[in-house]
Amino acid sequence: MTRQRRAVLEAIRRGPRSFTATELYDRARRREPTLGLATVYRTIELLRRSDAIRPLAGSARAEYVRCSAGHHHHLICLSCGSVEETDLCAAPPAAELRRRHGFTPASHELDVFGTCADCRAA
Amino acid sequence: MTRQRRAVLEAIRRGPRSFTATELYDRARRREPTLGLATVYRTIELLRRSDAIRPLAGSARAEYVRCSAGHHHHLICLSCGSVEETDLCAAPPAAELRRRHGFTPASHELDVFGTCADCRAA
DNA sequence: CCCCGTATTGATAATCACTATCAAGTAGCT
DNA sequence: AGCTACTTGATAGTGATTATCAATACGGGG
Repeated sequence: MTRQRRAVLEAIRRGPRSFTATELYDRARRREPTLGLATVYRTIELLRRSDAIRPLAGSARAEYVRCSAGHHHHLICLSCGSVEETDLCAAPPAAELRRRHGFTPASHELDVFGTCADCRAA
Repeated sequence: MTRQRRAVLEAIRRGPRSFTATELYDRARRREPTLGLATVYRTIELLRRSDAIRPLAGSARAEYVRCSAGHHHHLICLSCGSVEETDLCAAPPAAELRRRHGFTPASHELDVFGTCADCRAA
């Protein structure tokens, strides 16, 4: 655990739930001005492997989402881009996938797009 | 509808369900040798907007999937990378999302990862 | 069938995001 | 403090995508 990694982790923890590598670099550099971009990418890779962050599907640019532990899905606001977690989960039952497609599911990813509470209020 | 676009559409129709921009370029150029790479990207963008293709989540981001009309989801084989469509659909009910998160769903995307019939047989 | 305004094209350069490289620095154990 | 292995930062390199712009093709009206 180095100074640099701490700075990146801190930037993720304090910032918005979703972010790009470059945003992270800019933010973490405020506390750790000598931080290199390569280190940010290396740290992102480490976190991705440990499921602490997840690449955000559907977005055009390479974006990541800070994730809490455990199975969950994402609610993505089409209006403001915010990402919220939900533990509500739905997936086709394994038996049905097997029967209809001969497919054996191992995991799934579900993203729901819509309007968040804040944007609806506004 | 130009010669070039026809060539790209044909390349998508005849090829495997999932493809990258460069693969498409190579394939379409066999019928239309003067085709430019920029045109391929432009055509991809048009098709994406009309929901004829969809960027493939989970992959390293440069891949697209040919999609048939209508609501469906994707079964992605972790072993061979093939993509199959299914009309089996599951998503958290709108009422529950509203109640628990104040979130109004508009659409969703579900990808199931696992092992396809062929790979299981082998 | 030809003309013409408009949309499309291809080549090239420019811009990104990301990865590889490598010498120098640091963490963490002893 | 000393040692070793891992980490870092700067830079260059790679590959994908986008911007630019003059030349070209499309297709409706005459």
